[in-house]
Parts: sequence; structure tokens; C-alpha cells
Amino acid sequence: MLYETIRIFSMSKDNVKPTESEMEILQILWSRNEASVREVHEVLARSKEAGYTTTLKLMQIMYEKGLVDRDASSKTHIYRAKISRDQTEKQLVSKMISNIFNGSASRLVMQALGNRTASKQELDEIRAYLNELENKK
Amino acid sequence: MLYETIRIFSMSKDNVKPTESEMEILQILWSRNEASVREVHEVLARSKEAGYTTTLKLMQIMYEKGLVDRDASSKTHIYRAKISRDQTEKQLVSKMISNIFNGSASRLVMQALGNRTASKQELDEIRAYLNELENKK
DNA sequence: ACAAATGTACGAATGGTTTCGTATAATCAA
DNA sequence: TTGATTATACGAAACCATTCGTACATTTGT
Repeated sequence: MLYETIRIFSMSKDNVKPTESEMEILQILWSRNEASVREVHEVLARSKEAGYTTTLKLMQIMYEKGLVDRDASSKTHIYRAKISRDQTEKQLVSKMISNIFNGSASRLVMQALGNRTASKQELDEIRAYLNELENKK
Repeated sequence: MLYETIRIFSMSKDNVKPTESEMEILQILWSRNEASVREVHEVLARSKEAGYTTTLKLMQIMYEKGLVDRDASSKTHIYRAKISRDQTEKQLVSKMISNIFNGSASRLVMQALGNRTASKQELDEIRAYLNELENKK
């Protein structure tokens, strides 16, 4: 008998973990939907020292990795994030919960809140969210 | 006039960011307070492939970095974490909030909860914690 | 038309983490 | 006592992310 594994869609990028620099770039792409290397670079340059070709190279690598898509039809390539913000956040948080907090989401939540001064509004939002969660069950 | 910066205590390790492998080892040290390389290695080996000398080397480097202390009075050195679990967690969470969640703790909290199924008990714990936080103001 | 500006491609250096082999010292057990 | 076992020390390789210089192509302004 012959067994075969078939992946209908392109290999899912679910286990790809963007590096820190890649995350910085993804943040920018997510916030403005699409951008050229120059645009990304200019945003980055506001908060850190970096050469233009460094940013370019990073984005090229991200393209090879499948983290971003690009339109290369004109001289200036236009990039878009290929992985979703929500998915990526979920993954990172999930990783942190299992690696650092022994699988306890609430321990993470408490660290997150205990630390910084969350405003009353924020606390209320969270409460509302908790209720919502509970009702869904 | 002469100015001089004096650090009364040993240079604080507040900005040290342990690597992933280092975090794995720290978890073990935190959970059992102290351990030999062998002990740490045996725990690690349960969940991943790794040579003994690899673990040894990592722990030696952690010692050089000041992440751990060790008692070298007998042949088998005994290691202890030198940085606190709480501090380290705070730092990592804090970093995640600012890098990934644009400084919004509540966005992290919601990701953390939305993802996995937190039990009713967990949700209640968090609610209690929220109230506590609010009263302290 | 053509020089300047702007863009991509790409190789290579750098710096850090992780892995492992080997040397050597200390301890243990027969 | 001496061979086997269990340690540490340490150098070097492998790997990966990041940075940058340089070559070359395209576009733009005069």
C-alpha cells in the first residue's frame, strides 16, 4: 500500500518565528498595509540607527522566508505582510505562556497587569472581555 | 571639577536578556532552587536532544554573564539562579508589550486569554486581581 | 542625452548562540 | 592501587541574524 502526504495549500507558515528586526518591519507593514523599502526604512530610522541597505536586505530575506509579499512590477518594490498580525501575536503569546509561564495564561496576565499602571479604562475593558469569554461557554 | 559615576552595588543585571536556552535552564534552577549540571541536563534531556557538554558550556557561560551563581567547593558544582524569576518575567512581558502590543497591556491580556481556554477559575482569579489593582489606587 | 539620484542584488564581515570533541582532573569501586 | 566513571575547562565549528560595501539597473531632472 502506498501512503502519501498531500498539502493542499502552500506549506503553512505557522511555525515561522520572525526575528526581532523582522518584527519591527512587520509592525510597520501591518500599520500601513503596504510600503516600499524606503518608507519602511524612514520609519525605522526615526527610532534607530540603520543603513538603508540593511533594511533592504532584511526585507529581501523576509521575502525569501515568505513573511512578506512584494509587487516588483515597478522599480520600487512594494511590500506587504504575508502573515497576519493576529496570528503572529497569538503565536508569540502562546509561546511565551508555555515557555515562561508553565502554560498558565493567567500568570502571564497578572504579570502584564501587575507591572505597569493600567488605566481604569483598560481594566474595565478587560473585565468586559472576561465576561464576554465566560458567556460564550 | 571632577565628576564620577559610582555604582554602589554590583552592576545591576536589569537589562540582561537571557537567550532561549538560558531561559530553559533558568526555569529548572528556579523550580528546584539549586542543581548540578547533571541534574539540569537530565531535565532538559526529557524534552529535547542535547549533549551533556552542551548544557555544561551553557551554564558556564551563564556564570560568566552573571545569570547564575555556583558553589565550586566540591567536584560537582552546584548552580543557582542569580536573577529573580519575577524580575525576569516582568522584563520579558514588558518588552513584549512595548515591542509587539504598542505599549498596551490590555491588548496583550486579551491575546493571552482569547487564544487558549482559560478555566472559569482562572477567569475569576483574574477578576479578583483586577479589583485588587483598582482598590490600591 | 546624460549626470545624479534612487533603486535592487548580492557577497562578505561581524557578532552572538549553540553544539560538540577532546584534554584533563577528581572520585569511586573492585 | 588502578581502571572506570563522572566532572570541568576550553577551543573550535556550525549556525543564524544583522550590517554594510559595492556593483549594477532604472528613473528623473536639466
